[in-house]
Amino acid sequence: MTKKTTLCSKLYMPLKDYPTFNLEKAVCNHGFFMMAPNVWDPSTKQFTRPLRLADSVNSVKVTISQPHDCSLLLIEVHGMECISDLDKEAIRAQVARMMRLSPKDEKDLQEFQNIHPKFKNMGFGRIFCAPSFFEDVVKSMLLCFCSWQNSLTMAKMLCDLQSELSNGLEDNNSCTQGKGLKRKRNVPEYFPESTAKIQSVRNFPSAKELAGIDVEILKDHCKLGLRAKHIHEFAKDYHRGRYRLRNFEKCASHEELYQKLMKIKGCGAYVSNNVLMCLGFYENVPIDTETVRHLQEVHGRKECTLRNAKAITKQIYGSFAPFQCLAFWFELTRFYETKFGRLSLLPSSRYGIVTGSQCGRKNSEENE
DNA sequence: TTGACGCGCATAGTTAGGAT
DNA sequence: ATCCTAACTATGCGCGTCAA
Repeated sequence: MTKKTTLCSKLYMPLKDYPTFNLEKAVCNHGFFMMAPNVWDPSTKQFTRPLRLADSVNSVKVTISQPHDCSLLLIEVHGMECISDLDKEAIRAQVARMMRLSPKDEKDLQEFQNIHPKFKNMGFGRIFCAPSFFEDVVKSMLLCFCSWQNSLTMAKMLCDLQSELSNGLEDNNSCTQGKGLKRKRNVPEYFPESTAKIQSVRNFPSAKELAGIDVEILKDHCKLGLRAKHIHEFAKDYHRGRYRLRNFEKCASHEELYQKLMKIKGCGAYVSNNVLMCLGFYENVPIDTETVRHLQEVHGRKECTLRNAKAITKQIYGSFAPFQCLAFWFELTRFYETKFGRLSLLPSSRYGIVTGSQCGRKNSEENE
């Protein structure tokens, strides 16, 4: 039994093509790293979360660390004694996506850091994102209509739901509450020898998993409110293959991509621009009340509102083109860190407080 | 005085439809 | 084609009421 819990395989990712890569900086620069199922350990500087295997059905928990010589990333895959080459490839691809380890990302990083020495000195330029396009879109949708704390809670509940789905909801009366959960348990069809030993882990749900359940369950179980309908529709379309990333990447420009994203229900300007940032297109700054607050507070643009924020961001960040978004995010991250300390050292219990609006509220109270 | 409760308002981003 | 605005809906907060 003890042998089962200590099962662990090790993978390595060479970093010779990414000489300035720093795991702590690559992860702790965007609120998404605080969202379940991501776990950052400030004491060990290790990042842990489940990733999908090549079958896209089963998940394994992995812990990523960067040994002191910095020349590679160590990926520890828990609960697996041996891993097929396809699974290794799938895991590495997801890690590369999250950490921005691609020739295109590296080229962007260097161009961005050449704009101003401060970006290079701070090691800033890689925006952490999800291991899949689907998770990026859904998490961006979770940012709407609610507080940051609520977004964190919804992500956590989606992961709880995924855990129950992977354990077979049809057997779980506590969560069905008579609502007729009909989802069939996924039966692994690939690599039976490698998946046989996989223990259930609590991952972010896949499009297939969300498409297979009733929207009301999604709404009630995860407290998604009106987002449930949009996320469910997106999951169904995604599962049908409507949003294959290859199709998106064929777009000639970020503007074309933006128009495609805007056609997704529940995906407005803010969500679309946030997703574009995750996809490595940095020209449009996502504008929400937090952006407005930042422009008012940090840039002294008191006249800034949601209506004129787009024009103001063009004035302020235009000179950073095509990396306006990175420049904005750099400022925002620094603002948070002056308020709350280094994000990479923040205990997870305090993640919910990381918003500028709460700073503003606190400051205004202090000023009164 | 305190706590529970309910109501109304403000807030948030997206959507849809009308105006320019 | 673009801009503007009301409606939508979940959530949080403030306030008033009532009972203990």
